[in-house]
Amino acid sequence: MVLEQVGVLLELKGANPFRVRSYQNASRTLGALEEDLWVVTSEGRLTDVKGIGKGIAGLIAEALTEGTWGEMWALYTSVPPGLIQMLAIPGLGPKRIKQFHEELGIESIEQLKVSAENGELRGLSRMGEKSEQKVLDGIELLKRFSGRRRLDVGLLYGEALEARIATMEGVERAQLAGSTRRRKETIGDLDIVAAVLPEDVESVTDQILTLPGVADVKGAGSSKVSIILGTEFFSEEVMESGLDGGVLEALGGDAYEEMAAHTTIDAQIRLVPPHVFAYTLAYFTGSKEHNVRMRQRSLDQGLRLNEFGLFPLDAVGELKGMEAAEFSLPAEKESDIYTHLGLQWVPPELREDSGEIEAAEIGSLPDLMEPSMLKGAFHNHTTASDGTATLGQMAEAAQELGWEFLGIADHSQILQIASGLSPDELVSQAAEVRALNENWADKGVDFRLFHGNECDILPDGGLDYTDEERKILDHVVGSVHQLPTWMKRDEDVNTEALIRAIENPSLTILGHPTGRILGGRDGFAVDLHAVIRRMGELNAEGELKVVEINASPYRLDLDWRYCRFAKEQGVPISINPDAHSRQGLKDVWFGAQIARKGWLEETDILNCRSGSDLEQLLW
DNA sequence: GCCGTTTTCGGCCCGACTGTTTTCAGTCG
Repeated sequence: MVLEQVGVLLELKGANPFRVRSYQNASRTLGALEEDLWVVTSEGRLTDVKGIGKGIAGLIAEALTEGTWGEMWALYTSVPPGLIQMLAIPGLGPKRIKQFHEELGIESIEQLKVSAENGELRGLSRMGEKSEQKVLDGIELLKRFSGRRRLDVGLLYGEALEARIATMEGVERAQLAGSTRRRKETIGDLDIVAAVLPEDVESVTDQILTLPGVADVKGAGSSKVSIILGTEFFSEEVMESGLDGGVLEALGGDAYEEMAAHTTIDAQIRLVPPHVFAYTLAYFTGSKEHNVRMRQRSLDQGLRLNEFGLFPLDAVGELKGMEAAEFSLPAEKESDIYTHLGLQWVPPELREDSGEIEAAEIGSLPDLMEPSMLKGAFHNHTTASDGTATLGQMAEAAQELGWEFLGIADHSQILQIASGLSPDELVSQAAEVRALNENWADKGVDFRLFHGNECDILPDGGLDYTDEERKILDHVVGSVHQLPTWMKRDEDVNTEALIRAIENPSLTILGHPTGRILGGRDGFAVDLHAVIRRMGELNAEGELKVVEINASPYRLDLDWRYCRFAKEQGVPISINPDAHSRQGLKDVWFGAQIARKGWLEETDILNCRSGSDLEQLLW
């Protein structure tokens, strides 16, 4: 979003921070806008959107109608792009970068590095040797891990660390907070909140700092410990004793091996007295935006909310922080806080200020689906294409999970690199499926295979195989694989092609809709709102068009931000592991987390339906 | 720049930590 960029540029210019935030808020709000921006603008309803006033509305209108950005263009050209890159350096913010630029003429990370190495930074006001070293460390850090880590990595480290700290001498309880608890698809660092009596803080801090695998200590105060965890954190012993079994299972061995090879992750542990634990947990679970709303709501009720409690303003007066804690309304658990504020408890996944507070106010939060409600999945591979397990082995693994069905979707013929099936192979696979199904039916086993295929969506929106060849299938998962072509093209062209694909009567499920790989590549440009809207229209006409949440932790595509829109448009979701092995089936757990984050309930998920229901639908 | 049922100005969430300072600025979450 361009407005986000404008906010960043203004920040570097040293603009009023509240003005900066206005642009960032506006960017976020419009990003979540489900209506067409052009329609809203042309009908003059832009200023009805909360957070959009005359200024920003005018800017957007100008951009859409005239194609110009007015004075903002000058802003773009006046800030060197290197300055924006410098913002990614941990520990460096807009003020420092502005200072370096104005006083030393530094315009890039490379120049900054040279200046720091030459000791030129320490001469600036409020800069010293340590700050200079911090800049160098920050640059090094940025190079080592560019950005965020996947949710599965965060959970692996986070739950293990949580378990280690929870069992320490002097710790009453400990819980993972932050974006990991909110199940964001990627996470920046780990936040753990621990309830510790004041007299035990020192010993607990020592225990944390001497944990195996603590690669570095970034800071240790009386209430907060910041560390960097290295891979040594996972000795065998820790793996066995520390990690929640469900997650370890869901993660599988491969993920662990990758992590063991090379990952570090920042972690912050907050140590607070037991009676404020719930407040601190809520606070550090975030999101920031959710917290801002919660604080605002508190103020409206004459209360002040922070990580230590919820205080009547007239009772605490000028008291700050822990000193005020004894005046706080009591909260044993998080739900008490929400109750104090007249709200339903909001599940952490929903705390993104995307309508959850309004819903909690009138008691209409969704009844979120659970991973255990899944009765199967539709997009899975076998040795017939690029999987590592046979049809029979995959079916067996699905039965072991307690599933009632398994959908097979090997690659289609055009994807030679993944051993896509020829039309003949498709026919023989169908026979194999039929034989297995008949066998289970004879034995009275409540399990069946659905014979599908992950059919390539060709660049023009056509599907692999002929219409006739596809008729043999129970379901077709349509997926884009020729990424280079789609990445190069305009959004309009891609959108048109995807719509053509979903209009094909044989397509049932749209697979990994954007092709993104988290931490790897962005997806191709596409107007998913338009695609999903069209799917909803087709469903209203009696067809079955379903969009996939690809549950591989490397993808998590459909993005959770589109889930509610799909639901509103009458488009069911299928949570698919895209499994290439028996173990891979368990990835559905991650897809379920994303579905929850997208406000989805049991009835919104196709693969929460029973095997016999789905027979009616697909056979 | 946005916002308003004590409204059109004066607020805008709030505290910890660090490193630089003799009281605070910058960054982070």
